[in-house]
Amino acid sequence: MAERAPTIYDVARAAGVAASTVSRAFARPGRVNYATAERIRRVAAELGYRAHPLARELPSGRTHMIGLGVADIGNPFYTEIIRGAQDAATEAGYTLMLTDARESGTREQEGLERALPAVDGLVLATSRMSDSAIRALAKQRPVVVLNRAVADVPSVISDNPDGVRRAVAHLADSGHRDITYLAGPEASWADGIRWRALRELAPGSRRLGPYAPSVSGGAEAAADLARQPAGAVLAYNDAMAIGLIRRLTAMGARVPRDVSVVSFDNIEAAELVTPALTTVAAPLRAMGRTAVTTVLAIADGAVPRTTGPLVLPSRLVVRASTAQRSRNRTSPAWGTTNAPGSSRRTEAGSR
Amino acid sequence: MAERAPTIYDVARAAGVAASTVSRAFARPGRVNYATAERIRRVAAELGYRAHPLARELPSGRTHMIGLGVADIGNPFYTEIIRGAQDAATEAGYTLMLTDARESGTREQEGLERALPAVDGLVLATSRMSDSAIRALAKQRPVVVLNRAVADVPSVISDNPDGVRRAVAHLADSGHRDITYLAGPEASWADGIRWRALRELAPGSRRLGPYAPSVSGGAEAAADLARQPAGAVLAYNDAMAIGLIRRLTAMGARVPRDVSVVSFDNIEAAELVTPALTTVAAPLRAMGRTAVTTVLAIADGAVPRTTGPLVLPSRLVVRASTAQRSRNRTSPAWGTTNAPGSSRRTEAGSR
DNA sequence: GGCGGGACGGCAAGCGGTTGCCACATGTTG
DNA sequence: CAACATGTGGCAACCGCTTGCCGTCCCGCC
Repeated sequence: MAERAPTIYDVARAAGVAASTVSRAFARPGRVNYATAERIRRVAAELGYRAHPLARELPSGRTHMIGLGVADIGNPFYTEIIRGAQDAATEAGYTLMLTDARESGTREQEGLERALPAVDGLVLATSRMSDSAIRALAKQRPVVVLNRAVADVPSVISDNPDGVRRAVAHLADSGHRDITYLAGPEASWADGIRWRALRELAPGSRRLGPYAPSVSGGAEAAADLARQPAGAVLAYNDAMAIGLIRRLTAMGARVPRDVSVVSFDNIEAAELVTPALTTVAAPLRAMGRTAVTTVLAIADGAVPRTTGPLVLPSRLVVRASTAQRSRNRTSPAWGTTNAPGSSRRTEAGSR
Repeated sequence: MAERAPTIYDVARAAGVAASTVSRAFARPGRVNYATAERIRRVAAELGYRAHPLARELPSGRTHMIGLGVADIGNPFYTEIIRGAQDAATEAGYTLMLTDARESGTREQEGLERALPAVDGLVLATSRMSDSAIRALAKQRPVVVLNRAVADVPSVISDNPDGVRRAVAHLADSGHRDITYLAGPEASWADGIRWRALRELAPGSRRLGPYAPSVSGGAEAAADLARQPAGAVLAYNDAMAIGLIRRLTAMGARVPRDVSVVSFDNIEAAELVTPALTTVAAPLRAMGRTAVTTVLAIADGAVPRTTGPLVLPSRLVVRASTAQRSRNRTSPAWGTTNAPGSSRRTEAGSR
């Protein structure tokens, strides 16, 4: 294994030039006579020379890596963000370094601090860390937060209030006025924003939770919902909506006939479950990409915009989990009985 | 930003010792007088000193990073592998560097070659690269392949033949003898193994495909299947099974009453769709973990076992996509009509 | 009292690149 | 023909940390 890779010195000796010339032949085209450079390149190729990235980066201090912290790799919400971020990083000649927090604030902080000195910048996607902890990181390296606004730290978010507005409008079209919000993690910035927007747009709304932002969290919510039935639910994310609907269905409620459900994120499974979810889709890919380009720009000396977060538009994907409000909502059949409900065929979602 | 981080020299000056002493105070406890070390640690903490990882690694030649190449981060199949790998890496004090190939062999090779000089070892999960290309990589760095056997390269795989055996046995229990295999990517090693195992265990089996290992690939397969109906299907992976079932249902077939479907991987969505999938589950987490520990062992000088791949057991998770063979299979109602079929309630899966 | 040896700290040589500065050769200009 | 600009290559000093080797000091023992 690893015969010790050839270095510029090996190449230099073989080509009969100085090491610095070899270095320049690669790093500074034009600085070196074309014929010489060509010869060096040939010799280097023969020797199978590749610049040692660590060594290259030591003098410049730049590692050409940017860190991306996510709360949970398994959460499909992040996959598009990761893709977008990776695209942008690759295009800029950077490598992405993923840090998985596994939904734990301390693990997140630990992992990030470990990665910090090795990266030129950091993108924090849905961080569970405190604002001040994030600011502390931002003092050491360029940081961009995603899906969250932190004072004095540049951030990229989707238009949550607008998403809520679309959801509310869609539900209102179907006759739903009072909406029950199923809250996600308290540490989630998006959670707060969404609830605030909802309360403003639909003052009759109420809030349940918080629940874990997962299928089981949604199932838990179903139990609470049974005690205080509702015709329309806005769930913190798709996973919760899925859990909610499953449990509700098991309890005998029919979705969407008895309860309309709208959630957030538009993960892949949203289209696969029955009924397919009506959900607010954030421009995940674009957000990941934007976050990385922003971090890179700051690392290159750009002055971060201080005029608040960069807001990208979201859209509502209407599928089968929402429907016209049923007439007789006075005494819901579910929550008391246990009869199996019917389910509804999946319909194709938008794009 | 980044006031230039303090170095050992800064710490050394502040503590009134030589830089080498600072270095040893951290790296070689005991080598330095306890009181001195304590003082150095205190001063370092005050200054906010953190060892620059690049600089630390240059002399030793070890980067303390290990690369993990996956075909597609978005594929839920990899998330458990990633978790297992990350666990093992973190425990050993290593950082994981993910490389996403996006299902493209050339992109994979490119990304891997870029990462290669920066890592101490490489884990290739379901690589689409050729055996010889992998062997070439393995000559430069410790490499372990996952879900695939490559001669002369250590590998970790799940027991595919045993998985197929369990699937076949389960289907046989329900009266299914002839099984249609829905093939995945031709470059997939697992695909070949599975088909071979199936043909051996159930000689009456037939093979359709190859299809893309995705929901849409499964939908495509449904069209072919309609032309040559079958009572039992073994699909290359869960995503294909989901696509297959959706399209089949849309065409009027009832799953599992008309067609039983078994697939591979047991991704999260397998439990969420309707009907929930009966699927062969590989010990993904353990595989990721094992692959990393193996790579690390080799990097530490262990001699890789040459007696073939490390095989981890798989198991069958029985859910709702399989059922007793229906009696009158002579003229299937589906494939010709277009009537909507009924769907079936989801049932809890085993774990 | 002399001496061997262990504990501890410092010196300096790398690790593999990058880069400022200089030297030299050649070409250009007045 | 001198003065000077330009092109091209080499020298050597880093970047921040590790580590082999050496010197000093102190202790214990004969």
